[in-house]
Amino acid sequence: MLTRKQSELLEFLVKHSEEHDVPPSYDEMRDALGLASKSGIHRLVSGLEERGHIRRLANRARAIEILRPSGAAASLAKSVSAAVDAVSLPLLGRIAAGTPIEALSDPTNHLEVPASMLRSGDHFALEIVGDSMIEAGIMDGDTVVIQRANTANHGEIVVALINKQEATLKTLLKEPGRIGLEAANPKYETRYFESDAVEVQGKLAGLIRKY
Amino acid sequence: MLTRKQSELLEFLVKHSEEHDVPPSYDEMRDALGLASKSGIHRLVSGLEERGHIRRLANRARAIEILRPSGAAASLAKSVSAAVDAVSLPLLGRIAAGTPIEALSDPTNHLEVPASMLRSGDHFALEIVGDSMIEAGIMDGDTVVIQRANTANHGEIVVALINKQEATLKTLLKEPGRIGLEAANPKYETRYFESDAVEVQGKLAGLIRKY
DNA sequence: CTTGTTTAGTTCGCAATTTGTTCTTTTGCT
DNA sequence: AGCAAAAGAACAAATTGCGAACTAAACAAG
Repeated sequence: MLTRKQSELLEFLVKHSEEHDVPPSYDEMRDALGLASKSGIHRLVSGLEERGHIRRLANRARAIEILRPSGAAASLAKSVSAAVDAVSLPLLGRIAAGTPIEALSDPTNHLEVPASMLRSGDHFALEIVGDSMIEAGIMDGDTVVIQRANTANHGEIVVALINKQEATLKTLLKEPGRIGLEAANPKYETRYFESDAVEVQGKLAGLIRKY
Repeated sequence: MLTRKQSELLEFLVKHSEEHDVPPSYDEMRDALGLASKSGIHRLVSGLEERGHIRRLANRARAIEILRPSGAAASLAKSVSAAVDAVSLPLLGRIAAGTPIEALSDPTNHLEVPASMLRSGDHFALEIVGDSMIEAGIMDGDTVVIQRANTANHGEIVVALINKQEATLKTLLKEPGRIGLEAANPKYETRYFESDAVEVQGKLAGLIRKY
């Protein structure tokens, strides 16, 4: 799946991420692979990104995230983080219709969720307050697992931030020129906003309820 | 994924949140990083926010929440909460109103559930078919975690075996001389049986849904 | 309730440095 | 020669640092 050079670079990235806090710069990668120019690094990094092994923020310094180590590098990374099949997610707060996320008093609050519930990328958990999504089977007191995301498709249930202050869990309706947020409860009307006013913070990935 | 300075600041934020209750002010961050102006802090904080490591309320004092520690900070936080015990429960089959539990073809089917969802004793998991408990927020396709039990109290949601052949998930109604099984859906009527005819197999302990 | 003060966060301009990107040229190989 | 990989150079952009002025929120006093 990878060329020799790409594999070499990926291995270095994994090693580096274990030894240092920050990803290496192109120059450091160049030195590590014994090259004299970083233009080659640029192509290798692009290749790794294309093949889905890393994720990158364009035009940002040291903004490389390893998604999928492979080969020799994989066994190394596994031993660090894969012993368990459950992940501990931060429980960021409560979310309800009409109010911002209320931070929990205890910042160390965590929730264990089965790894199979997670998708790619970053996740967090929120506790549901209120009945605005009751017809979607999301009840007061439930805990939802959210995949952090900046965008979502029409019809997905998302955590949306309205006018940078009000956060709600709603079904996203993408319409020409505007965005709708639809509750799953006839008591609440669908609200529409200008596209700019609605920021997607994440998509609903799972739900956990304890009786 | 972070630059050196960003990583340095994040590490300080994590350390600070462990030692104090409140997040640091910009001036405290400035001192911690040995800077002379706090405008730099503002940019670093923005960077951390952009990269999804913290969440922030604009124009609020000390309103920084750590979402995702990383690097050295991460290993610190991980060690606190990573002895995550998840338990693998057997997924025995599907359960629906009106039909016996249908054994799944794959007997090795298992589901990872967070240990916090379990009570004492033996547990197993079932997949829900149908809409008979929809008003209790239990939807078609959900997976429920059942605590094995022979008895249950009035009002609890149980897996009940009727006349030794039909298994359903219903709310248990204990009445003098008879037992009622009530669905959470107006479409279905509550059914009553002689006490002997209903065997409790377990109580609802949790619910897991994947989107 | 309004006013003023304090505290904390935000924005702007400037400069030095680091880093990423793009392009052309060179090298090594068949 | 023809091709691919590497080197090199030039450029654009991000990062970092500093200081000053500004805005917003919290608080106390009148």
